[in-house]
Amino acid sequence: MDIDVLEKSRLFQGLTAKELSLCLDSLDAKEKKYRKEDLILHAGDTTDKIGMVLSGSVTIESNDVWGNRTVLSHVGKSQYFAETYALLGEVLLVDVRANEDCRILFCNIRTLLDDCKKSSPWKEKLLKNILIISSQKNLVLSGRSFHTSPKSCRGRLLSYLNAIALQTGSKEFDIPFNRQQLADYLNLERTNLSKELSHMKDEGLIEYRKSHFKLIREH
Amino acid sequence: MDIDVLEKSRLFQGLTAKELSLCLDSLDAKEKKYRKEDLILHAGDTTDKIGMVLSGSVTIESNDVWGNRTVLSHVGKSQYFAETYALLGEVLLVDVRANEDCRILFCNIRTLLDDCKKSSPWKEKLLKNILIISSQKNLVLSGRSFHTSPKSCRGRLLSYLNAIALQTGSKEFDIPFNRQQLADYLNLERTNLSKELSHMKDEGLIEYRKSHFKLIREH
DNA sequence: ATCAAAATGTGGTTTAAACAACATACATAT
DNA sequence: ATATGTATGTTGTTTAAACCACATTTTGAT
Repeated sequence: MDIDVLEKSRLFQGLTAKELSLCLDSLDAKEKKYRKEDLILHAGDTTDKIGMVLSGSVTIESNDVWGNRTVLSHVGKSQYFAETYALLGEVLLVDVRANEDCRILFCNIRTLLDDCKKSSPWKEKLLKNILIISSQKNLVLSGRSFHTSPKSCRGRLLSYLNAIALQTGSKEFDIPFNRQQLADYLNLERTNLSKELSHMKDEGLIEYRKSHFKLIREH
Repeated sequence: MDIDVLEKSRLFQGLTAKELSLCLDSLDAKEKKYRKEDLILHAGDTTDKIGMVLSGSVTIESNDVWGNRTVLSHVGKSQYFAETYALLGEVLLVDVRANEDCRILFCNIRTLLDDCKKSSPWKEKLLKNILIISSQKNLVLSGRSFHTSPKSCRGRLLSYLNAIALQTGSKEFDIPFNRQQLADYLNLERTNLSKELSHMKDEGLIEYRKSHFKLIREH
């Protein structure tokens, strides 16, 4: 197994080599190989295991009752999937499929939440690491949910730009998206986004050039 | 302080009375009182403390640079706010305001993630509890993000209904919303939702009456 | 059973987003 | 400097959601 990769991963970081070994053993860590297009996890199932992509990549898909398929996200090397489902034992709402030939490390993290007399240093470290992973995902999700709640193009832009201003602590900043990416992030169509941005510029709400923005608070 | 409430709360549950006492001490737990309309936390600040509502309620609001206010959610008795921001030390993107006179318990949970030689039983239990809280929120958020991603009314309905079918393991189920609530959840307008549901019924995709639905997979 | 109130559904109009086709600006390689 | 490709912006058309007014159904109280 790719011990060096694991030591640097967000899941296992901070563990000594010895702790890592104990931990992998205790979590019943198993590596599995998949061929491109293989179904790795199936919607409707439950799982106790977090999946970590050791090589290759997987896609998270939704396939509904009426036969519509939507690709929701890609998970690449040293990233995770199914961590929330595994912890809570909830039914998977998505399929996980091999996007290319890949190797996946499965670790049973559900047992981490069990009552257990003896505590160990690796356990506490691992709990912290998972908590950080979960919280970060939370932040990303709530941000997006927040910015896509307004129904109008302008509302979403205002929400997003305002958040970045708060995060950077400045009314002037660069955003990490180009127009297409921003449109995708806000669930908008690119040309409408451009349209709305120029209107907002015309009205003196903002100034921008490429990905550099300046918010103008009138008084 | 309301020890009996705390013992039953999701944050502290499973801790013995003695552990709880140690824990509150170690987390520097402090109760504060607020008057209706008081600003409790301010967007742009950072905090190390999770807030637990002991009595009354608070609102989570967004107030942007241009003066628009949006109420995002209510947090009632024995519910939490700011837990993710506190853990990660991230800048708050929202204001928290007293919706009525209230008492809030603040606990410094950021220190939980610090490296620390000595581990204690309460610490591990607390980490588990917070991880569960965080994961559950994650599940809620990712579900909503998922169902509001499609741009069309029908797309959102299909996504939502399909998810419930997976969760319940059946093509026939009751949903926990009335029409208005479902519309709010999916970021749609109620009458459009009704319209779309009837169309879907006409096309033989679904059957429903009130909050009872049946999905029909054609073949 | 009758009435009032709430929830749900329907039709028509308005509005704004999606879409399409194209123009302009910008970056890069030759 | 020119050509090529990519990112961004503009204009016009189509489409569907929001909105409004009201009809129908359901619920619950008397």
